[in-house]
Amino acid sequence: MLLDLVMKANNAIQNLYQQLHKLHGPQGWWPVSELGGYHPKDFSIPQNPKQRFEICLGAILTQNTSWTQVEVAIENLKKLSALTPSGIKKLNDEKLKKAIFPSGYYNQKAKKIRSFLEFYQGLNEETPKRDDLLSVWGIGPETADSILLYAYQYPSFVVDAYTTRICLYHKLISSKARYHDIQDLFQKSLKKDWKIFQEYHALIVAHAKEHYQKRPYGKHCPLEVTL
DNA sequence: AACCAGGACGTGA
DNA sequence: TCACGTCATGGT
Repeated sequence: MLLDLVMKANNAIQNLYQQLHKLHGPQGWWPVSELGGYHPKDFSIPQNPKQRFEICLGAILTQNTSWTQVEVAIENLKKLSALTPSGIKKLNDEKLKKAIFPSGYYNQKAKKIRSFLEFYQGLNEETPKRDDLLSVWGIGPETADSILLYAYQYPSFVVDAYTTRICLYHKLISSKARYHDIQDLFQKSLKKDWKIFQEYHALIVAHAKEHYQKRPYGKHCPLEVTL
């Protein structure tokens, strides 16, 4: 029966979380510079508006880019006192692009940061609506969900390329599953708990870095997934 | 020397 | 809606 298969998929998603946590331990996303990066078992982040804004910036800067390069870009911005909305606004395009240069796509990302800035300054610290985030130029579904989940502790599950890759390998989704389909699978399988959503996505990334980066994807993957 | 990285947008079917 | 091409530096 179809309902039976759905239930098994939900169980598989829950079971997968337990396996990942046992394999990799607590992750402590999103890394924040003030805390020296990751902060396992500390769910008090962001602790202030400055950290919240840094997470938003990082979410944009890490688009299709490894985090180590984003760290350099963020450090550059920090040296320019540009980890705040007003700080960035004072930078001209040349300085902004030079600062974020190491994270790649610096022309596009400078534009994305500026467009997000306009949106962010109109917020007044309240949690933005997902659709409003998506209407900002440069903010797609993954970036919107990363901002909601990690900057605002709002339970919106983040689906990235790794998530899709792992789910495909273990046949939890079809090859034509879209962002919303995959997000739905996780959100319907789990308690609507932002802490679990945060850890789960971080665990997926940690695991994927070991077994789902180079082809063939899933080689030596120790996960046991049964439908 | 390809391929990938914690994607998103623009364009023409 | 879908399939591509483009954006870009840096590590493996």
